[in-house]
Amino acid sequence: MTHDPLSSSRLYEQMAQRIRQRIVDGDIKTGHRLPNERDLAKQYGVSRTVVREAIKTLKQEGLVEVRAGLGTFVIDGTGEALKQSFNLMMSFGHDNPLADIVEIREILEPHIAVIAATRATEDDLARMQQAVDLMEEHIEVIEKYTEEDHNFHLALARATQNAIIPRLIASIVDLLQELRKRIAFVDGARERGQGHHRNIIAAIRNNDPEAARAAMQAHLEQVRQDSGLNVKQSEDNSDD
Amino acid sequence: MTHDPLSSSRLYEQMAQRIRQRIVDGDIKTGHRLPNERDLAKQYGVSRTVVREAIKTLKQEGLVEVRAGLGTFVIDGTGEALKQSFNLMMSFGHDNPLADIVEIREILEPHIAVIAATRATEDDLARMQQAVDLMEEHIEVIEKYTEEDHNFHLALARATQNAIIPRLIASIVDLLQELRKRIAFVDGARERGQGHHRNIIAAIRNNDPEAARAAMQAHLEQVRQDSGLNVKQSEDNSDD
DNA sequence: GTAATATTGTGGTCTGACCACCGTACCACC
DNA sequence: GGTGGTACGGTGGTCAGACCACAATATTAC
Repeated sequence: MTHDPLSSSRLYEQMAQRIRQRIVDGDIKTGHRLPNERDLAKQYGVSRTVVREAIKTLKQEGLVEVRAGLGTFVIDGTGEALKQSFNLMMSFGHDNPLADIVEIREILEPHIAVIAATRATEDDLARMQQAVDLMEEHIEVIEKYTEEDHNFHLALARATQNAIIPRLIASIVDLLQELRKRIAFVDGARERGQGHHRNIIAAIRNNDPEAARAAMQAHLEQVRQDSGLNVKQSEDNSDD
Repeated sequence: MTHDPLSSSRLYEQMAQRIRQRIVDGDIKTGHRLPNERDLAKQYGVSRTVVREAIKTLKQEGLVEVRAGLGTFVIDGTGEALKQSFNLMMSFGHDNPLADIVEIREILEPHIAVIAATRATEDDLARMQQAVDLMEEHIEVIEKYTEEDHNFHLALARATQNAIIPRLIASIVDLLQELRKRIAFVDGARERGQGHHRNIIAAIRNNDPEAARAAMQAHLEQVRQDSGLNVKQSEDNSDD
């Protein structure tokens, strides 16, 4: 139904499109530098203004990196751009995004654990283990602890071998940062969390998807309790 | 470890950040118009160039829509932006995002069905039913059929009463459009799909989460088969 | 009343200047 | 020889003010 009608008459969009094409087609490869803005303007017969606005677009898309004094370079930042997109989408205009985000997390993470249990590599396990070890080491240093908590969930997401999931999780966890800090102050929460983390790793190491799912669910359930959120839907709860 | 060195001295980035904040915070609401570029420049004490480049950024993020001759308006295009991000990532010759996206869908949708079964309102059910009815009516008109298929999944997502999920699903399902069209040509696929759609609605109407999950899983399984994708993980397959 | 036409306000583009930053080449000094 | 400072050239960043293109609205002509 919706067509892009013609080329929108905006020069900077056409310009962006043409450069984008050159990048996607591999005409200009990752790491290489674009001609400088003045030259580009001449080449395409437009003003530097147009070139600059086109480049802003590409920058936002994660296709180029602009470095003052050096030039504009082609990069593969599309993944990072995707993550930012997730972030924005989730933080845009709701009154209470927290509950919605938590819910999405509770959908994703148990299943992530399941998948990880069938696909995690030794490296993945090592990354998870390292995060847990560091949490243990700094269990009194809340800032460090929460940082490694983040890393743990990221490593788990990465173990799915799905490139998109880690970015999604990164955004989600990012937005839950305050929540996580709040939880970290609850008495005994960190110790309980560590127990769950270990259970999750163990289940994944044993390639036991169902155990991994259960461990993750238990973990999230505990998070809910410690954070004082209510359970919206009918779900069974287990004790911890 | 990685430090953001100071705030990037680039004015247009600071500018974008400030406006973005105002939008996300709801200071300027969806549909409303931003001050014109000349005024913004005055207000922030910068040149119009800076303002324009900042707006380009926001536009790319899906936060504003720029209409020549009219002004710049706040919109919620973050979902659309996300979709574009996916698209670019795919064009950039990444791994195989399509498979990754399908996998995410297969994580989300069954659980969405579960939640919908506990929270769907009459309106939600009506929307789903209408989509299915229209699919039935236009079962020979592939374009119309796939459009309503999309609407069905959207209505289902909406029934979760979670504001983020529909946007996420919209982005994902949109990307699968070609896939969906390919499937629509498979003999009998549409009829089989309709059967599943009805099962899903029935389960939700009965507030039966497990039946909803099962129906959705069956649906997605069929989609996989009709689309000729391989099942990455250990799953059984049935004949049709 | 309706249709053609001016007005107004907005984003789009242009020009050309100058500023700020970065790497390098060069030079002076140790 | 090496170390540090300094000047230079190239690049993106910002500025100012002008004019163009477009859309809605007000005005005018019929």
